[in-house]
Amino acid sequence: MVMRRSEYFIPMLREVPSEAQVVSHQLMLRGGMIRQLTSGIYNWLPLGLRVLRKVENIIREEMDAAGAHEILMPGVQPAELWRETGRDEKYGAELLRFKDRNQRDCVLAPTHEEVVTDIFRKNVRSYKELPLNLYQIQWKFRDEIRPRFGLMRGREFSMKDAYSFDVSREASLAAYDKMFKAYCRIFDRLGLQWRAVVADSGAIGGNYSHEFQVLADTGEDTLLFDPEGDYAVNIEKFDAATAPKPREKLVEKKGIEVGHCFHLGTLYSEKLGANVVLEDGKSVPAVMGCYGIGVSRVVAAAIEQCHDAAGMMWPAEIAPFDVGLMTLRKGDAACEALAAQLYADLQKMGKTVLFNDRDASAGEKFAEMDLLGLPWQAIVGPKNAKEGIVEWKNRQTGEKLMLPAGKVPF
RNA sequence: CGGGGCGUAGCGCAGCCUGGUUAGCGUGCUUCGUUCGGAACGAAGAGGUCGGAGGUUCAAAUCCUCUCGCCCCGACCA
Repeated sequence: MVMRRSEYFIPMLREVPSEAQVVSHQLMLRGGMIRQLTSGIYNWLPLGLRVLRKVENIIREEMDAAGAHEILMPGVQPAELWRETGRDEKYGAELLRFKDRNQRDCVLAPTHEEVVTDIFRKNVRSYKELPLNLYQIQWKFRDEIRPRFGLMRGREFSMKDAYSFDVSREASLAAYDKMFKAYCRIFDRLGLQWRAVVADSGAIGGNYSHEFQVLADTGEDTLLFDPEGDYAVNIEKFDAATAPKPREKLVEKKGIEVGHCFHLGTLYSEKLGANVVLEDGKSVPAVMGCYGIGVSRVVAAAIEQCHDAAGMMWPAEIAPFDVGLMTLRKGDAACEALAAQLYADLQKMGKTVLFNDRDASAGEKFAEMDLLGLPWQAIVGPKNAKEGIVEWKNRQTGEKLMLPAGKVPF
């Protein structure tokens, strides 16, 4: 996949729009990745969408590998279903309600426990069909009191939500562990620094609620963790819980919550009558767990963690393109020829390339590429081009390599 | 919802207090020329219902009323 900058839709901005406060928001706006439509609601432009899709795909692969099955549930749901669980009232104004043409009460889904449990109760009868884990990647709508910080707290956001169904508490906790491990793989693959923190160890017993936090100085949550062990906790929960470690021995860092694993028990299955028949003929409510990842938030969190004064610095796995190719002198025969060759070579190698072929000054192209933050820049200058040399710059380290055409540093 | 701020060209802003020709500046955009390794230079252009409605006035971006939208702080939250 190779894309010419001149033919692509990347409406970049030189200046920071006044509406953007946080760095991820500013850079995504400046890099032409997103545009705000209205408060807390965004358009995803091609470059931003590429990152979103990459994050989705990593999640999808690991969820599939963990035995979960992808489904897709509707955003528009009957309010009736929400009355069954009592969340119609509980959710309050954050739940967007409206009526269809027949005056039926509808809601725009802020989450999908009700619907997935409805699928279960209508389609699963026997313990033989369990364990079952259904997940989707879908846009949620929560009418936040105050949306802010760009993608970090929007009203409409993409979420991967998985729901496990099991015959017993033991089986459900095993499912939880499986998801927990899948989450660890997901966040490792995303190329981000992260911690799983204990979110609540109360009523359920054991640690069966974890938040997954991407570490970033700009994060809103404060985490405490043991530098020598696995223990990590959100400072909000620290005082409430009996801590296994004294405060002084724990390190404090800021984080952005991007995932949450939660053991639900039979809360929803009982209310909605989602039962399975066991071997002995008795019927019991399914034991559930739910597992969310804020997909669109991950994109913003990655920028909050990985950026410098010049712009974004994408981890390789989720970068919108692998390479930013640029010629420093448009019209120079040697440059054009070498760039064309590179362009073809990289394509053959299966690398994705954004070719900045605009007729702009060298400085402007450097600045643009630094802002977009692709992992590698392939720089074709007039002098080096004559000798068939390409300069490779690593965006994260700043390291520069001079390599003959045909060789790539990664 | 309470408190604060802001809506003037794609983006960033001045002008408003103290009403008065064709509403400016920077940047971006278009065209031409010169440049060509860190957001080049010169020249010529295009681009505006001054958020909207009503009012005051000979005259409103500017004053008054209402209204819509966006941002920030707080409560709340993935």
